Amino acid sequence: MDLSIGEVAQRSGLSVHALRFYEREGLFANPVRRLSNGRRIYHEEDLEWLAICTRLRSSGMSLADIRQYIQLARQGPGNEHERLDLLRRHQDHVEAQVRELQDTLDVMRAKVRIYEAHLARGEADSLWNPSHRAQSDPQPCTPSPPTPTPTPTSTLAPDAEEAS
Amino acid sequence: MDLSIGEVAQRSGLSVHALRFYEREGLFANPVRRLSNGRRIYHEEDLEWLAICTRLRSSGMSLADIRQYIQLARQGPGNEHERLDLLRRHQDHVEAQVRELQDTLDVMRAKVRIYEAHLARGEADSLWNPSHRAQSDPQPCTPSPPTPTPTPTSTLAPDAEEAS
DNA sequence: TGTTGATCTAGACCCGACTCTAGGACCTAG
DNA sequence: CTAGGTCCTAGAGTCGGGTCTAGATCAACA
Repeated sequence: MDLSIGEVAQRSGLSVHALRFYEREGLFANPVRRLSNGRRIYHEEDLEWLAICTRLRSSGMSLADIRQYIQLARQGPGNEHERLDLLRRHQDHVEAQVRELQDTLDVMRAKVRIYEAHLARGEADSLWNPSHRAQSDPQPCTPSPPTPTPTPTSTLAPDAEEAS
Repeated sequence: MDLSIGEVAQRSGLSVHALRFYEREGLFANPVRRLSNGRRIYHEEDLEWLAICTRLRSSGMSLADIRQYIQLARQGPGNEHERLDLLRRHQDHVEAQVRELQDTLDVMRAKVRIYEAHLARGEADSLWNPSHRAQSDPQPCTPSPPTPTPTPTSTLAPDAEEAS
């Protein structure tokens, strides 16, 4: 039932270095015990906590905030309000992140569609394949059109979304 | 129509330092021009590109990848496939991120619910308010129950989701 | 005519989160 | 008995992404 640091590293996906580092940083739920020879011993519960921990990390919680949470938890009952606040703050944070990512995805999908449409036509199309970089040399992107005609998008930046 | 670095900083939300840094790193769509006295001048299109740029950053694209993208774009037409690939790779990346964040949110919402239920009852409840840290001193979390009865969750870690 | 205030350059510094190194201990197998 | 593998500590190094400093230039204002 006892796990060595190597086993924990394997099963958690963290490096042994990172595990020692996390311990130094006070990120373990319960203080890591040692064998008489000084070697660390871990248990299943540590793995479970590490799993949450890495979830929190990968959702952008800083080690400092994780430490704070775990310190509250270590103090035992009585501070559940604080823990809840911490969790909720991070939850809001993650929700905001998701919303922003969704927005970004919308933008990127639009851009990808433009490129795709362009390439689909482009191979047989005079407009874009002229192997030498053509007309608008110094600004391959951007709205301000070199020719003031409503050109069919320049497929880079904050550009026209209207063409097909 | 010309913008100073200070104005751009204000309007983009980036610091003047960051703007100069971005320029050094080759992240501008078109090379930043200078006034005769050496001061940088920017234009609306730079702001628009910076807006995309910060979107890409905040969705986790590295400055290196942004540089690569903008370098392709600067080369003019002919490499749309590469740009599209870059975009699509990042898109996949962001979609994966969103999925992971959603999972994390599920976990966190569950946890928050547990805390809430706990606190709602807790104030009048014998189980949790005993101001001194009670029974399970060194492990305030985790499943392995101090008492082997199916206790009503310990509100921290990868713990029972079943209680109400 | 100073004194702000914005800008410039080069380069040092910082922070978070690891990652790695050196030097040593210990265990087990051959 | 020694070679290999895992572990230990303290502390240095790395990397990304900025941030800040010093010292200089310039423009505008009172």
